[in-house]
Amino acid sequence: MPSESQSKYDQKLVHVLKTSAAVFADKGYHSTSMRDISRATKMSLSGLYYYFDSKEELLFLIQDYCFSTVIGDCRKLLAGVDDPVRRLKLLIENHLNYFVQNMNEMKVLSHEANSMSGELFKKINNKKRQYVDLVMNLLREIAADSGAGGVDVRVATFSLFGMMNWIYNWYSPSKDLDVAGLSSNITRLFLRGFLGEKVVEAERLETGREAHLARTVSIW
Amino acid sequence: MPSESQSKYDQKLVHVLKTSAAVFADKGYHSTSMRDISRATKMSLSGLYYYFDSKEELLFLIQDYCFSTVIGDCRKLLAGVDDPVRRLKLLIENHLNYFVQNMNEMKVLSHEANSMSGELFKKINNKKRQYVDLVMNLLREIAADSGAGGVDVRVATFSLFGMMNWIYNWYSPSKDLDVAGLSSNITRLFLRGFLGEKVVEAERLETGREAHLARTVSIW
DNA sequence: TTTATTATCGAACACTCGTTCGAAAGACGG
DNA sequence: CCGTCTTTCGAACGAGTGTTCGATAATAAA
Repeated sequence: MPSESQSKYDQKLVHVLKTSAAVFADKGYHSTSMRDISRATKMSLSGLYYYFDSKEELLFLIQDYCFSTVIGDCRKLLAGVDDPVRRLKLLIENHLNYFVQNMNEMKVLSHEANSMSGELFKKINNKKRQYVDLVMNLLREIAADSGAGGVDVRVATFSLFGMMNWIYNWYSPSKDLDVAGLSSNITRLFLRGFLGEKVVEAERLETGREAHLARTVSIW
Repeated sequence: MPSESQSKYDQKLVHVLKTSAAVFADKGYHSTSMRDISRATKMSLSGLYYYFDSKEELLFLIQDYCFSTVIGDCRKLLAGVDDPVRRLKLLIENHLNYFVQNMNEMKVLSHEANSMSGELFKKINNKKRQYVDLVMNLLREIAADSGAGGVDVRVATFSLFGMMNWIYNWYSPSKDLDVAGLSSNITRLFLRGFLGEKVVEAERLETGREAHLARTVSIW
C-alpha cells in the first residue's frame, strides 16, 4: 500500500472539486444547483453527498484547498529571502501565477467570499486575514526602509489586492499578456506607485526569475 | 402640475430601488428573495410587480440608474478640461466619490455584473464598455504625451478599475480615510506607477479641488 | 356622486431547491 | 464462495422560489 499517491477517494474528491469550481465560476455559486454539479461530474445527485455534507461545504472545500495552496507556495517561495521588496515581488508573482493557472478556483475564492456562513466562513476568513496581514506588514517594512511616497498602507494593501483579484473580470490568457508579462506589469505599476522611482534601479536584477515560477503548477 | 419634482410614482420607484440595493448588497442578488424585498420595502409581494416585470429587471434598474449617473456626472465634470492627466484625476475622484456615497448600488454594480442575461445584460455591458474605453483612451493619450513607463495600457486600465471597484470589499467610511483622502491616495498610487515620478510636479496645484467634489451627492 | 385610472394586495400555481434514506452494486481479502 | 467495507444510486420529501390573477382600495377627473 504505497503512500506515494492519493487514494482513489482523494482523486475523485479532487476531481469533483475541480469540476464544481468550473461550474461555480461560470454560473455563480447560488445559481448553480446540486443537479448542475451532478450533471457536470457525471455522478448521481445523492452520490455527491458521500464526499461532503452540504453544498456550502463543497464551496468551502474548494476555497480552502485553493487558498491553502497559495499561502503554502508563498511561504516556501519567501523562505530565506530577506529583502522586503524582493519578498513582495515574489508574493505578487506567486499570487498572479497561481491565479491565472487556477482561474476557476480563484474566481470562486474572490467572488464567493460571502457565500458561506458560520464556522466555514470564519475559517476561510482567518486565512485571508493572515495573508492580508503578511502583505500589509511587508508594505510597512518597505515604507520604513525606503521612506515611501506617503501613501496610506492600508489603502495600498487593498489596492494591490484589488489589482490582483480583479483579473478574473477581464484577463484572457489567449488575448492578453502571458503570466510573466502580467506579473511584471502589475509589480512595476504598484511598486513604482507605492515608493516612487527608486524601484527602477533594482529592476534589471529580476529578469529571468519568472522562468522557473511559470512552471509552478496546480496541486490538482 | 409642476414638472420640477418627480411624480409620486417615480419617488416610490426610487425608494424601492434604493431599498432593494441595500438588501442585494447585504445578502447578494441570488440569495435575496422577492419576499425579502417585500419585507424591506414594506410592500406586498405582488405589489412590487407594479414597478417592474421581474426580479431581473429590478436588478437592471438599479444598475442602470447607478451607472448612468456615474457616467453622466463624469461627462459634466470633464467637459472643458483638456489635459488628459487632469481628466483622469477628475474621473478617479468622481468614481470613488460616487462609490463611497452609494456603496450599496456600486457594490451591486460591481459584484452582480453577471447576474443578468439577454438584452438587459447587453445594455449594461455596453455602458460599461463605453466607460472602460474612455479610461483606456485617456491612458493611451497620457502614455503618448508623457512617454509612460512601459506598462501595458490594457493591464493598467483594468488594474485601475480593480483598485477602485475592490473597495466595497474593505472600505469602511467610519474607520478609513475620508473620500478625499482615499481618492488622492489611489490617484497618486496609480498615476505615479503608470508614468513615473513626473506626476509629483503638478500635484500641488490640485489641492483643494476635492472640496467642491465632496458635495456631489447621490441622485437618490 | 359617478366614472376612470392608478396603485395595492391575498391567495394560489407550477416549479426548483438542498437534502435524506434505504437499498443495491462494487471492491477485495479470507 | 463468503462476508465486509466502500461507494453509488433512485425516489421522494418539505420548504421556498418567482410570478400571475382577479379583486379591492385609493386617487383624481367628470
